[in-house]
Amino acid sequence: MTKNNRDKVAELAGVSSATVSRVYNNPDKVSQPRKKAVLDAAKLLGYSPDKSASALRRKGTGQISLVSIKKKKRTPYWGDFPTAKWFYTDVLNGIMDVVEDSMYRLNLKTLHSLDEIASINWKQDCDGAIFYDVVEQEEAAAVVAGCSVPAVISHNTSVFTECMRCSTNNYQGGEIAGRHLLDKGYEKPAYISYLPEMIRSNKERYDGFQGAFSHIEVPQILGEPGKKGGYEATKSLISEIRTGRIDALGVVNDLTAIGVIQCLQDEGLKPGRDIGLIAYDNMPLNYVLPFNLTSIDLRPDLLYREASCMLLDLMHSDYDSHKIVSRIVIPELVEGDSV
Amino acid sequence: MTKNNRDKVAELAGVSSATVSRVYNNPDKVSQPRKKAVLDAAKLLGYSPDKSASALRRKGTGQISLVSIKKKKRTPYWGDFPTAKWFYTDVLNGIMDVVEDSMYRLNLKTLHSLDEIASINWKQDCDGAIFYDVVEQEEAAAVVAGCSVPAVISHNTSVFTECMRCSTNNYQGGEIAGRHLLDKGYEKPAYISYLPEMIRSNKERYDGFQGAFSHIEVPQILGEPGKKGGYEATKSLISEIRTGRIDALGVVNDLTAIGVIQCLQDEGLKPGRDIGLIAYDNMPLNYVLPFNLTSIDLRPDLLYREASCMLLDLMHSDYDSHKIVSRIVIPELVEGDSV
DNA sequence: CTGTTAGCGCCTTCAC
DNA sequence: GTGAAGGCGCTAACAG
Repeated sequence: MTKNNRDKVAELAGVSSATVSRVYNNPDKVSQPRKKAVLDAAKLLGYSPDKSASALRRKGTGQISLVSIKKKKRTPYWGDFPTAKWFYTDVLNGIMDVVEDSMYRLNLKTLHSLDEIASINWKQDCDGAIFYDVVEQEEAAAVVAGCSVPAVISHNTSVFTECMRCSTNNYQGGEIAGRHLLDKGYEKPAYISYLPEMIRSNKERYDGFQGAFSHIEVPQILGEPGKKGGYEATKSLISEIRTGRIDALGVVNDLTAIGVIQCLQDEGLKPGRDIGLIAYDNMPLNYVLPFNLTSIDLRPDLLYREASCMLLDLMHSDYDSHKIVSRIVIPELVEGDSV
Repeated sequence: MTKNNRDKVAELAGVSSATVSRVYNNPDKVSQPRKKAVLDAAKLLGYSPDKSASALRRKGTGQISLVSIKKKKRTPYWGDFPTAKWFYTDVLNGIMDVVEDSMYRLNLKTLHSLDEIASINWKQDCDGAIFYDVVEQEEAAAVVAGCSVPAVISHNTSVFTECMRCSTNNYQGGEIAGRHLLDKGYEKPAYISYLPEMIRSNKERYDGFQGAFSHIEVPQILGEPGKKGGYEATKSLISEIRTGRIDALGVVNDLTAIGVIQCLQDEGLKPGRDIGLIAYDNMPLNYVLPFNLTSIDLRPDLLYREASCMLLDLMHSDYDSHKIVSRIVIPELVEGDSV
């Protein structure tokens, strides 16, 4: 039997069709035995609720939007490297996992400016939204002010108190990196970063790293964003590395680490042998490098899976009475051979 | 007025609601003046048909699936490099462009084996499907046999005659690469590749490249897939490069080019200065490299935009009477400074 | 907790 | 070429 028919399920389970519906939308309001009966019948008949009909009746769109905001101001973060593309597939997988067996569907949306948030008729497009890669206060504020459907923002959003959010924890990530170096016997690290006052996550990563080395002060070398900064920062440390006054480098992200690696290479120094090296973001660079870079993975899949769950909760509850909720996903160490 | 109400539009246009509906679904069956009246009224009222209701009534799902097949057998193609991730965002953008203003919505689906194609109840999930990154005959055949909704396969599919497909043209891409070298004054190239008998696209790329150099025979150096193969192949050519008997290298893809580049670097040879170098796929490696690699971009966005259009056509027509259609998207040269 | 009932907005015969 | 009318599968009151 292939045909989706709720009434057949109801009949087989010996309940009314409304109860079948409840099992999918308000499972808490159905007694255990009936719920089981319905679920069994549904499985037997290969039934699953029709999302279009559900959306129609509910007077919603049946859609959840994943919203990306294109922003020129991001240049300082990554240079012109399209980092977002690497994450995106993981992000989608995480979201799909949970959206797939909800009554909703995923829909992808790209905004070209923050102003668009206010001018869109959200209710017409979707019943809820996840905002991708929100970093700045300004962005969070625009969402709160302009998005008229339930929304959760992700993923560098731990400090935005005024809205629902799901974040990575850059401090912990930095700490994990530092602790890993310690575990491996490194004791005199330096940290290479940029714009910590402007880019909060960079500051947090350093703070965490420093936190792991609580007994000493970790020097932070600042340069310009990206590989050029990494190269020059490393260059300035070469003599200290050679003399053993620095035995390891923490780097704020993989992209910057590329410059670090190029410099080390130019100097004939090999990560993992001559110096410990740990970076952040776990970009798929290992194939390109002559060794495997140890890095911190912020787990975009888990992050957005969590965000999706939050959103679904939010959409299910009364939206007006939204008490702000925040969830955190802890980053993970990915071991290579550079430490 | 925000509320979508077809009857209001009908009233304003002085027609029945059925006519409004026809304007969106069978525009040919409505007379010009009335059609215009409806469209004007719709614009004025901000009306657009409700996709959920439409899908419900039509007894379809209102969904178009983008299907990715996870395949372990792909290892020879890319090693363990997650190339797919790179393309995916472009692919999605291309598809979204066209799906967005259709009556359908996009839905992402991942299969873990070819067998799944036959066991899925397609009609329950979607009204049409695009199969992502189909390369092997076996895959194409599985789609034809097992997918019960209209489907188009993409993007290395030019030779699969039994189903709807939208392909890149690897031969032309190779030719473009070769011609570019010629234009720049290179005359004695070699080509670095692997498994041309197993991986059709690799063979086609070489054939095209050779085609551009019709007056000479381009030596093809074969090795193992990926950077190791690239490294070793280049190594074997070093003396010929040094003596000027080879003045340029065509490489089957960027990933392999990484090995080539590492070897050249180890030998103190600089692409663009000591030798011409052109690769394929336009992966975002430039940031990682100390120069900009000239490469061929197969334009995944255009490719899948085309595929989407084809699918929509297919879904609109009578599916049984499907005469096979095939479309081709020509790759593009992306100039760096390695040539 | 559970069943009954009234549409949600649209597409599609079927008449005209 | 056009209008009238039924019903797609579901959810949200409401009444028990």
